[in-house]
Amino acid sequence: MKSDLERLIADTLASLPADLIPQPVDRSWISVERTRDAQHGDFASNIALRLAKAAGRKPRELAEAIVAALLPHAAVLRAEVAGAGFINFFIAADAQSEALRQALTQGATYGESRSGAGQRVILEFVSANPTGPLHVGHGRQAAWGATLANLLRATGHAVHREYYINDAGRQVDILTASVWVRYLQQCGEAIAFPDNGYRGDYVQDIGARLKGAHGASLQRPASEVLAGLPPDAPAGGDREKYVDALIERMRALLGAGYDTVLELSLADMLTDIRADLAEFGVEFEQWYSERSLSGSGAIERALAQLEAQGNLYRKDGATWFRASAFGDDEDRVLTRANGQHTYFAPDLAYHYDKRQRGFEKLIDVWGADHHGYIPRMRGGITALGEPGDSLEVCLIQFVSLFRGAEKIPMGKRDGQFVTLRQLRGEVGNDACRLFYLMRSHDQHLDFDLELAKSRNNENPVYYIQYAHARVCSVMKQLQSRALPYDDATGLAQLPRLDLPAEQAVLTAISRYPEVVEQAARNRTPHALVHYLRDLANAFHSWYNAAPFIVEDTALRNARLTLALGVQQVVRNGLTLLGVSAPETM
RNA sequence: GCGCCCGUAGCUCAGGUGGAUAGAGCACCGGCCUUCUAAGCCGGUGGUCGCAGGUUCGACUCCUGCCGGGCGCGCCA
Repeated sequence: MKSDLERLIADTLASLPADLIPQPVDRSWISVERTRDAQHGDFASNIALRLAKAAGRKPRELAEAIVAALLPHAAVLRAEVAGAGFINFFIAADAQSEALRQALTQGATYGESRSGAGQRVILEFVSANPTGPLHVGHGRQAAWGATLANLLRATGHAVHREYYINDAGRQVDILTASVWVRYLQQCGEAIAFPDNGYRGDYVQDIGARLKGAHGASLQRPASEVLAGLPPDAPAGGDREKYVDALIERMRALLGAGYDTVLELSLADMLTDIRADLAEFGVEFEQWYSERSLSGSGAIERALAQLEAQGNLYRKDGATWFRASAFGDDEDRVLTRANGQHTYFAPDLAYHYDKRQRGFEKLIDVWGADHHGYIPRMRGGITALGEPGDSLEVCLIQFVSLFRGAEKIPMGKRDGQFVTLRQLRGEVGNDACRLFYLMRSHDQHLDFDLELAKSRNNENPVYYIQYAHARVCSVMKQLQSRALPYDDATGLAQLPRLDLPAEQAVLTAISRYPEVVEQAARNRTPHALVHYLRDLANAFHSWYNAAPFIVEDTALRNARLTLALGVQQVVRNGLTLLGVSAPETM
């Protein structure tokens, strides 16, 4: 409807004399938006205000001329000038109910569009290190990324969801050493846990599984393990140096056994993460291993290309990328003096690989603390000959947990963080996903566990679900009274829906495709949550204002048709959010 | 010090590429169940949109400078 009206205005403007309107009018100047107030009609355009200066006339005068010359359109009941020079459009009732017709005939696909058709998007999200269970911050990224993927699909994009597994590098070695120390402790060895190790209980669990699978075959005397190691932090030493030395010692003592510990630890963590996300309704087309990049030579190829272009240089024994020549604040190390790659090297090769796989748009969902990493990655992609704007990074702000007014401390150092699994277990998947998605991604999120758990009217989750359940309940009631519902009659009788509350519901239903479109385009899943609340509100108001199951067969069918339309749209919207639409509550 | 994000009602937050009297939930006050689920509805109280300038016919929205909060500035990831 919006684009119909914009076209109508464009055609009308073109028909006006050039001495009134400077021709041609830039199409992007013409925009139609929903009105806030029903008194202002259904849609409004500010075109007269925008053209006033160029035309050298008063906005209202221009608006009058445009309205007078307005070409006829079946959906437009009337247009009038208001305020400073707005043109308000009143839509014919028949056109208003067209959206409801579509909602019912299209069913689960109502709201979908083709605006992103042909665009191949790879959406990388979560990609948490497999060195510990997912925490509540990852949960927000998971819910947000999954919903953005749904929105992009709904608007025609070809979306590939991917999780990048950081299964190479030092963090994995530290996990391996942590597991081994726990295992040795469980074997009875007197060995202190490294200060820089992963302290969570899950490490104990993996150590126990290691013991179960390999018995004492990986056990070494504490004296051999510790002999000659530098002091750890508690003894006045350096925790980084100590853990690195411990890893080296472990390699020396275990040989191939090192990889046994590493593989088991990694597999355990990934199994846990995959299951956690799957239970949360978050799926990926592909889990992409960082290690596979070195195996395939992709990192070396990317480095060679940068080298050939003169964008690499050596300094202090390390290999640097001239990031400062591509918009970053300073140059960045790709290969350390010890010969090992930094995190950046494989990650850049990975993003280059995404382009090589044919994706036009690379959307990354990152925690807000990684914002400083963006210029580096974009610079690297640009240097490799790919368009810098093919990379789009969505930063997700942090989550704070509250129990009522009390903030829950999240100490990362001692592994005392709340896991996503704990959160889901306490508040449930539905509340969890909706609460995660209620706020804008660039807004810090205060997540109140008490509120999310509450089964009363304070909890916004139920408000939306209740609208769906209410319609189901009405249909059941109809059945129990042995009354038929006839959709053909209902659709034919839609003009009977003339109550203000009914018009409000019709309008809300017709807005849905626009909301999906906009939420996808602006990367604002939270807009869909707010819309669904509005739709539920319009429905609940109507429900209280008029009975649906009435004697008048024509009116009854018309009302039930509208109610079923609400049910369909609520279900479609909740599905995009990954929230269930229960039939009873 | 530099960079990114945020600052809107008592609390938590919405406010299309600038547009009409700044909205919602919760909290608070007052109404509505012999009728389809009251997890609901209706009405009311509540605002210098952090502060100060600037651009504009018009600024919560754009620009500059401050103030306050969060995050980041590794040969960590």
